[in-house]
Amino acid sequence: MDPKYYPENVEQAAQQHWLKHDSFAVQKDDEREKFYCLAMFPYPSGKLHMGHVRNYTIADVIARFQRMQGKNVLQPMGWDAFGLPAENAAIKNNVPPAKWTAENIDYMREQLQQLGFAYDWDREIATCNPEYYRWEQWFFLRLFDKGLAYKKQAEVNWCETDQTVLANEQVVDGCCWRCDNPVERRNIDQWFFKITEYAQQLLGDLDKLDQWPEQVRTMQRNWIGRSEGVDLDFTLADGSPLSVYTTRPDTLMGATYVAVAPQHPLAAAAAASNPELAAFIESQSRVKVAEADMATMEKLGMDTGTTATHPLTGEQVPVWVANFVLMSYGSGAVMSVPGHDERDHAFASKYSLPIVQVTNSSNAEHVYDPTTWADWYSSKTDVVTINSGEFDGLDFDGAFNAIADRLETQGKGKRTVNFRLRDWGVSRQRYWGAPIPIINCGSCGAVPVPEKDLPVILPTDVEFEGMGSPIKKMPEFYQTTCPGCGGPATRETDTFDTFMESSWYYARYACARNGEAMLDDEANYWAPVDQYVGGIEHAILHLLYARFYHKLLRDEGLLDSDEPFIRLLTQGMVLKDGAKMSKSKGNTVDPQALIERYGADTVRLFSMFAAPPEQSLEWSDSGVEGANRFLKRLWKLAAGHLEGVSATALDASALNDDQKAVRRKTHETIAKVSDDYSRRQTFNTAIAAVMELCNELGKLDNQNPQDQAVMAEALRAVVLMLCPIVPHASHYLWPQLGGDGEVMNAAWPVVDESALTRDSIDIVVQVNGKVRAKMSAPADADKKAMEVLALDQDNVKRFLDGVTVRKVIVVPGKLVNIVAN
RNA sequence: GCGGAAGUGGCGAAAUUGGUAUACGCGCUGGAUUUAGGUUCCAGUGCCGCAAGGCGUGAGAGUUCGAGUCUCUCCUUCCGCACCA
Repeated sequence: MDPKYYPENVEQAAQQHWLKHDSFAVQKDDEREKFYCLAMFPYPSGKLHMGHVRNYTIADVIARFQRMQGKNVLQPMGWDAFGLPAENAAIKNNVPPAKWTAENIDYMREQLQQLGFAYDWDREIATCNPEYYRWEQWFFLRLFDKGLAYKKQAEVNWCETDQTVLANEQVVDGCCWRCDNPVERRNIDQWFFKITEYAQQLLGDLDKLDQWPEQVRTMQRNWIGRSEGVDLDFTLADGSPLSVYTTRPDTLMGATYVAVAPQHPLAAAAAASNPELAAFIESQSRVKVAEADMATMEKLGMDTGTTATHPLTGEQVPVWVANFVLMSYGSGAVMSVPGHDERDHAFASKYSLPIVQVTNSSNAEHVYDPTTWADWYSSKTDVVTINSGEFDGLDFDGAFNAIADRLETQGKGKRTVNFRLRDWGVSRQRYWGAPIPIINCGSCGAVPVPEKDLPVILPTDVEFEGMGSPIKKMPEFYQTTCPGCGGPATRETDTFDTFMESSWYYARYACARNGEAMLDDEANYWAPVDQYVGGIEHAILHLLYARFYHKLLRDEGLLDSDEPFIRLLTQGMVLKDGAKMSKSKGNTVDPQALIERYGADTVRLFSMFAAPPEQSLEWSDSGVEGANRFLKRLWKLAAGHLEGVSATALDASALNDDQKAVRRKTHETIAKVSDDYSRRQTFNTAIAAVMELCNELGKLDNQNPQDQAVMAEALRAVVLMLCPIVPHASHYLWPQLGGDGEVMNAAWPVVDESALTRDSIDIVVQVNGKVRAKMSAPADADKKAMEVLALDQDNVKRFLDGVTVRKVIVVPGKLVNIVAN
């Protein structure tokens, strides 16, 4: 073979071979274990960025590794093709979103092929294709029938100037990103999915996901936010109830006022006769709909002038409007206990509202001072109620139950489990998405499009100007007749949230060409996904919606599993100069240029070597150079070995010490690399271990037949171990080194335990925890023998001079620590 | 603000179960090869110190024979927050 490495030749030959043999197409096979490996599909934004390369390399490495474990591996690819950037590009470049998207897909598909990913392209899907979204529309109608999809008013960011709804990312400092005019909140009719009905399942089933990163499960738990509390009623002057939810009924006796959201009906009622309050509420409508913005703005409030009756004391407490109360959580009103809630305390201090202490610490050092906040004020443990009349002297649970019981007895409250999770709003007032299959009729209301009329196809031949969705101005699209009464009616012109498409695509890949049904038996064969790989930024929304959708599909009888993704790997971001690579920062690296210069294998190798997959990856041009250098060295090593090779079988009993050492290193490396690939998924350390082995091999004499036999075994193991990462180079080297068949179908190397044995091991000797000597001890030395050997080391003796040995700690196989003073 | 994570040489990182801190790679220094540049190969490379030795994993405390790893407090950076995908 040529000792020089020409990646372009090697890679083209391998890719053509795979293409010709349709190497990655898979079918249902009951003889073998299935393995479904999936990376989050890309938004076709134009061309691949390094984040894509990293994502898809990680997944491809896992897929190819599993293939070498003998499994029937499915790895599909497709396009999350609907979304806002296509509309922006349409305005900017005057090109219809459909055309722009299709061109991007074609270019990016070509790039993925150049990277040598083992995809079954026969299953490719693009979500903007009616053959895909028709099933989403169909499923929406099933949910509509079940009452799981419903319509209600919800707030959006509205730009009056552009007469359009803005996404949160399109609102910059409270203003429209295009025209810079202030944005206001507006209530409009929107479709929702009752994800809250599945809140408990979504929470409970997290316990089954033991192969998900713990932090993702924690984030989802917190997002769902289950809490146990009490719904209780204050009473308004007209006798009507003002309902609040609290998780701290134990502090009810300390509630000195009630705060309602600016959007609360009570606030609007009070504002009718109070222009100042009306102005305050109006000013609060300028904050964008994002929770982060609401939480970080200055906490402001205003008295409504009305009061409410406390359910237990009967006292009148003022009702305030507060901008930090969320209309979307609970009832949009909260009881305020400034004595024991930090935010209420700050608010009460600011507006001179009364602060009453109702629990006291058992810690004598804790002194309550209403003028300053201390963390123990909100403690649920080691506190006892005071100033609470008949409820005095109780701990948290005691007070919770006594007060909850009293409220329930009097019909003024009820124990309630509440979730922070809100229903999923699926309507978008945008063009480039799947049309919502509903017809609005003046007399029948919202009527589903009959199944026979699906799909409702999104017109793609449109003029795009940016002022709202083009289909909202297309009578030929929206004018229709009501399927119920036959009268004139209009189609829904809103489209679905793009999370809709990405919530079930993993299942559709399994039966991508089925024109008769959304999912079928093949979907049930492949689902759930065994390994899912994607960015940590999807830890909550996408993954929660997909879990929800999976349960909806299950309950519709389309799938028989509870969860969509068995094992999850959340990959870190690709950074350059410490910041996320992005066009706006101008610090992007184009993978295309790297592929052309170094070849796909070098790019893949660097992506996997530079950092463990879950961590962020710092880009380094010289690091890419280093990865390329390693492949060149490997090439030279293999070529050098082949020059002197003579066909000799390895005779393990005939090896000299050097040969034994190399062979031990080979098998130690196989053991480590196998563990790194499967259990740890730390491909960087797997590569480091292979590099270390190659460094050793470079030092081995290649003179006698047993040298060559040891070397041949090691090089074949190296190529097998690197195959998932650098499949093209491995594809070429494997037959050169005498391997049978194609390396990607070869069996993963097996550790020969007998090669791992050693006669002696290196032991560290410490005196008082500091290393003072290193010694060689027989592998089977017992604790006493190790202690005797350690105490006999010259440098150890030196440090023990004049002191007394108090204790000797022996860790077999590792170290001896002598404690002396 | 709330929720989640991370912080180790000049740089990317390793140390998997509390047991030799810095494997592997980059960079740098010196040398060899080369007409030269590049490539390739060899040696060295945490800091202080002539050495013995001492110091060293964001800061500070604690537990332990022993802490990068466990506990607490603090600082910094990053991710998500429901209409970006």
